Amino acid sequence: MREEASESMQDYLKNIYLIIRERGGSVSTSELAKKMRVSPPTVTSMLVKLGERKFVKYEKYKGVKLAKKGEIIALEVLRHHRLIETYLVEHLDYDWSEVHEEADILEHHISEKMELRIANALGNPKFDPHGAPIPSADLSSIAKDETTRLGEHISGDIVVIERVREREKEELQYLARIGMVPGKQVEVESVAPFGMVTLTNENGTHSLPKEIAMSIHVKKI
Amino acid sequence: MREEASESMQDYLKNIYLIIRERGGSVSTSELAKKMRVSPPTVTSMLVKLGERKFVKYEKYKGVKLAKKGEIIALEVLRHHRLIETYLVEHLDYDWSEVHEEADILEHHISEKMELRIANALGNPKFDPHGAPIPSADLSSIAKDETTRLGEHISGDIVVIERVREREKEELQYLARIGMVPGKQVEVESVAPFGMVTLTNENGTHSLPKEIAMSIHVKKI
DNA sequence: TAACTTTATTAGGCCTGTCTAAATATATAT
DNA sequence: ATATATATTTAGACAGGCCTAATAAAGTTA
Repeated sequence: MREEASESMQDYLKNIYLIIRERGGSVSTSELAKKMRVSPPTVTSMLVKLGERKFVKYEKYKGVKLAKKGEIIALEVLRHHRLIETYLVEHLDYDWSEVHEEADILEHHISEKMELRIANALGNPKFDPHGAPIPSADLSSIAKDETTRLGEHISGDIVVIERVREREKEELQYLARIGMVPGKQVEVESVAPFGMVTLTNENGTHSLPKEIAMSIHVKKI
Repeated sequence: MREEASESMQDYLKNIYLIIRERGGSVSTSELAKKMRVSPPTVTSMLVKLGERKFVKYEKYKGVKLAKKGEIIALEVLRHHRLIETYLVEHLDYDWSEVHEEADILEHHISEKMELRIANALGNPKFDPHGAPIPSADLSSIAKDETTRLGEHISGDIVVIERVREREKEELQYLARIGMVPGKQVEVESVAPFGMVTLTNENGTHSLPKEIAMSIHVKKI
C-alpha cells in the first residue's frame, strides 16, 4: 500500500494525520507548510496531487482531510516510525529523546518483512518510548488517547506523565534531564497568566512554557 | 562525507567500487548501465557529474575509476550494507540469502550513530554473512581477498567455501538449499568445456553453470 | 584500410518536488 | 461595509535522475 505513495507523499499524509489526530478538524496549507518546512505553494501543489490520487479530500481554500487510502498509508508509516523508535531504545541503546530523527527517515525504507521482525523482537508493543500508541499490524486500530495535557491542568493537580510528544531533540533532552519522562509523577504548582506552568517532581521545581506543557500528556490521579 | 553525494550517486560509486575491486582496471559505461539497470546515456551523464565533483576520474570513451573522495563514500556505503546484512541475520532472524535487498536500501539511510551502534551490537565484525569483508570504521582498511573462485578450479580440487557473492535472492536461496554456503567443503568433480561445473559436497552431487561458480569464493585445501 | 559493428555520447524531453513572485480569495477590523 | 491584512493559489522556473532517438567514436574484420 505504502509503495503507492512516494516518500514525500507519505510524509505529507503522516503529518496531516498527526495534526488532525491532535486536534480534529482539517489542516490548512500554512500549517502543513510550517510543520514540513516547505513553502505554502509547495504544499498546495502536493495537496492537489494527493487529492487527484484520492489520498486526501482537498478543496481549494478549505483545508485538507485524509481519505481512507491516505489514512491507511499514514498509519502504516506511523507504525513504522514508532516501532523503529521503540527498537532503537530497546535494542540499540538509544535514549528516547534521540530516536525521532532516525525514525523519521527509516520509516520510509523498511520492508514489510522487517516491520514484522522488529515488531516480533519487541513483543508487539502497543506504545513507543514516548508513550505514543503504535497502530496495530493490520492498521485497523490505534490505542485511543485517554490523556490530558499537562498545560491544561490547574494548580494542585497531581498527574502521572503518560507520554511526551515529538519535539526538537534538544527540548526532549531537557525534559528528560529534569525528570519529565513517561511514568513520573508531577504536581502542578501554579499556572501563570502569561503562559508559564510551574511544576514539582522528584527532581525539584521547574517552570515550563505552556506550549511545552501542552506536549506532555498526563493522567490525573 | 556520504551526505555530499545523493543516494543515487552513492549507488554509482558503490557499484564502480565493486566492479573494480572484482577485477581491477576501469569500468565501462555499458557495464555500469547493466549492473545498475539504467540506460547508458543515464550513466554517461552521471559520470560527468561525478567527475565534475571529483568523486571519480572519468574520461570520455575511456571508462571510469574512483577518485579518493569517491572511494571513501563507496567504502562507507559498503560498510553500512554489510553491517546491516550481518545485523539482520544475527539479530532479526533473516536468512543470509534474503538480506541483500533490504541492505541495498537501508545502506543509504542509517546515521553514523546507528552504524556505530549496529557495529557494537555485532562486536565489530570483519566479515558479513556472505563472507564478504566489511570496511573498517575509519574506512582505512578492508580485508584483502585471498580467495579463488570455485569456477577457476580443476577436477579433483577440494575447497572450502569462504563467501558467496551477491546475486539474485533466488539464486542464493538455491545455493543455500544445496549446501553451498560459507564454511562448507566441496570437491570439484568435473569441469565441462561448455561452462558447467560438477561438484560434490555433503549434500551430494550438483552441477552449476560456470557464471555461478565464479561467484563462489573458496580456498583450496 | 575501408566497411561494418559495437559502444558511448549528445540532444532533447519528462516527472517529481521544490522555490519565488504575482495574483486572488478569505478573514479581520474600523 | 469597506479597507486592510493574511492566507492561499497560480504562474513560471529549476535541479535531479531518468528516458529515447540520433550522432559519433572506437573497435573489428575482411
